[in-house]
Amino acid sequence: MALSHAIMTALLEEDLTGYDLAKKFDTSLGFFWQASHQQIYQDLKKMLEKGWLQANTVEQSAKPNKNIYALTDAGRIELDEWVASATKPSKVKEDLYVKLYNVGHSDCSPLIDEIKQRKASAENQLALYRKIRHRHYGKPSALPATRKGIYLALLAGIRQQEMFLGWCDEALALLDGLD
Amino acid sequence: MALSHAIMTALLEEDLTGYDLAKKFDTSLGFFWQASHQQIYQDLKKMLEKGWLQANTVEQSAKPNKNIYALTDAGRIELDEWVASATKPSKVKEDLYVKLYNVGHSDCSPLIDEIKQRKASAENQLALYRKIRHRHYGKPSALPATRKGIYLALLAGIRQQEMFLGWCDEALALLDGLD
DNA sequence: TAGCGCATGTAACGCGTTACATGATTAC
DNA sequence: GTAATCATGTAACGCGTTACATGCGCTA
Repeated sequence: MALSHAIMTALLEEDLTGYDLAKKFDTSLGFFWQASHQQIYQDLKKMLEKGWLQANTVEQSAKPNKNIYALTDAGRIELDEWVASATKPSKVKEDLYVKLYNVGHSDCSPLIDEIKQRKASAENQLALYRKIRHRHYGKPSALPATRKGIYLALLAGIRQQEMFLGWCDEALALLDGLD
Repeated sequence: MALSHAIMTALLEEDLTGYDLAKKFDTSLGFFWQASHQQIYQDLKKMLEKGWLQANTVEQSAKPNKNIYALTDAGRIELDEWVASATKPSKVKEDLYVKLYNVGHSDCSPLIDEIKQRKASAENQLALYRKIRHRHYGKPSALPATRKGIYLALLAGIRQQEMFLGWCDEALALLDGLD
């Protein structure tokens, strides 16, 4: 299960609650691995049982108590082993490309609209990534080791979006006036 | 469930058995949507119940009987509706980028090796895509409508691999001598 | 004679999504 | 007064993976 490892990765820098983790999976780390809070809470439970994490409970009045999770030594070892092990590239599941196989059999104007929509959201995502790069990752070669990896993940996100935008334009040009 | 729709897409051009479908999901359509034979047989059963497909049984001696599946009118309608409906981009789940967040906390030489491996398989995949383009999709604008969509899917695959190869080189350059 | 291709399936399990549930505080 | 934020969970269901199972014909 790789979600566990993504959670442990998030706990490398700081201890967090389930709630904080869910937020983190909505932003930074979440650009590359998505998870809902329901999934996270379930997984945290399992990881406690396995001894990969420990929980410190903070009593709060007027709010549910917080459980702040931290990596244990066993968790660190498990995480290191995962990083060192080769994992398979994830399976591709992209509806949009499957839909393209229907061009010529179905009306394709809704498909053109969908490409336009995806293009617009790719533009937003790209703008966000570029902003982050600009703010935090000015000179890549001068970054400390702990930031270089994160920079490279960000760069992959940027390139991905740029590539997709280029493809969208080409697709729209070829499909234009086809329906 | 989008697997059903991917299967119906595969049946647009020709009627196929479960076995044939499984093979198709290992190649062409399978570049963009992967599925195992177990999944496919389960799904075919459900689709029959829904009336999206019909099965013609071909008796064979010395081999199990074949069930050849064909789209019904109800299936065509369902497929068209799916193509016309906007679906969410699929969730990103990419271990490699999560692992990058561990650079500086873990030994990163296995990670460098993994990037090299992925680079090699991206090169193979790219070579395959280019071969297909060269053989079957010479002049995109001259293609019949039914081939244009498939060409665009192929093009997305090509760009994806090219982009990834560029990223690998940049990543390897930045990580070189870091461990 | 061992392994691959053809052709079909079942069963168990784990991962992921959706819906449901609580309840106080703060900001508009 | 309405919605968002904080903070935690349960339950049902569906999708996906892995392992297991059968059995003939062909080729190396």
